[in-house]
Amino acid sequence: MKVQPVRGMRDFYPEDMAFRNWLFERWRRASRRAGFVEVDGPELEPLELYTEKSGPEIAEQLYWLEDKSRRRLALRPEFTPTLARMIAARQAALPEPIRWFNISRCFRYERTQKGRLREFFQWNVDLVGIAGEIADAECISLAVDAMKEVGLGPEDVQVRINDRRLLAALVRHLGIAEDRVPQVFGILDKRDKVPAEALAGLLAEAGLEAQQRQGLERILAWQHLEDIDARELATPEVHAAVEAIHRLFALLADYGIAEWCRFDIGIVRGLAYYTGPVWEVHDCKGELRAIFGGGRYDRLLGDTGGKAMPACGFGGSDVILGILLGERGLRAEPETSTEYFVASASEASLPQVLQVVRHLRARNRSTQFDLKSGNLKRQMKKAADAGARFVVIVTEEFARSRRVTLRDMSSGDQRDVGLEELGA
RNA sequence: GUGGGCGUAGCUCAGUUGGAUAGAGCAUCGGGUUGUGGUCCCGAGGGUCGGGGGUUCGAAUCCCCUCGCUCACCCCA
Repeated sequence: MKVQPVRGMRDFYPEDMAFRNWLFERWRRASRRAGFVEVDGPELEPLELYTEKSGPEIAEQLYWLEDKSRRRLALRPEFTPTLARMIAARQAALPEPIRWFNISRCFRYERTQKGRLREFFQWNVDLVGIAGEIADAECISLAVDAMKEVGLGPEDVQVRINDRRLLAALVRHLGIAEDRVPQVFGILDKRDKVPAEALAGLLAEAGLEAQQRQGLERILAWQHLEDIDARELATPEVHAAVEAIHRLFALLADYGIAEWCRFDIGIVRGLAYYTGPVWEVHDCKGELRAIFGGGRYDRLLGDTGGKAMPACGFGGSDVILGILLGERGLRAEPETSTEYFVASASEASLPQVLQVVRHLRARNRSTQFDLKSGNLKRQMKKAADAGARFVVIVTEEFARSRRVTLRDMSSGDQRDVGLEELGA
């Protein structure tokens, strides 16, 4: 019987696993370099953890199931609610600021397509307890560091930064009704994704007054912070939001990553819990969906039953980054292979081979030998296929002399060595 | 949820207007006379042509249904 794998779930063959480990290692390295510590939680959470705050319609996109006691459980779609729960449970004892990162296996019940599977790994970074822009800058700096770590530069990827407070202020400045806001945000979000005509069409359909539409057109044309119109700046609320963005960019310059970052009024992000700066890392060609995304969510922890605490962070999945790195030929080399391959020159010397193997393994050397006991030629080929750096050839001499032949596979040089020298 | 594309060996694909035991390259395994790898040569295994039904003397090929994959839209924490 041939059993089909579950849609959107992933098999990791050795080469896939090699890439996954390579990537995770770099995420961990960058996180720790910035002083973040790793945490994790369960992959299964009560369904309500996700539906209570976001409404029941979110269940459409959740991978959920009923257990034997008819409890409704969700495979986690993201880590942040778990994080909020964990922080709330230990709040009094946690030293602030809390700097946690996590690499979680997440699930979403979605229609699969390029860069979107039902199972993925998400790197999640959160910095809790700091209200100032310095915390946002710290997170963005870490995201940039991770990009460097995997071999990408500012010509490959860019951090596009906006602020929810600016968006909110602009909406109020234009006098746009509350019920139009989702539509307006949708148009802003489409700015770089659809052609200008289509954007104009969307604007026309949005049911806005002429003045509001003109204002929005002007805003959509902003490319830099300096482009922000004096008419908008005259509003104190807008002015304050812009000042905050300036402060953030000044810090990013101090972090030495100004060339990686730019203002983008089109960054909205869907998640309702963002309250301040929001940002996404995109490939410069704009071919792929966001690689990382994050922002400030100062109300989430209080809303989740804990003490209200300022917080910001970001997340990003292995899928998009994997596609990008694959396209740029930046995929990982295979797992570091076997160091030593112990070969026997004569058929009957398995006990001697095992003696050498045990010796090397006891010295923590990655060692293998031919389990199918072929001739020496075959063993040499196996050793080469396994990527062994050295082949140890055991002859009948070994029983008497305790000496073996050590062959360096890259140079082809051979020499006789005593067993004690091996693997030292 | 809507729409497009595609299903032939583990992978990438050929397969002529429907015609005989369905092919190639790569990969895998074995061999090239019992002591040295990455090259080369020879050979083998592996496919109910996604599945079911229909048309036909005859279907990988034509028709219908179905399953799966994929891409875009929607959504996107």
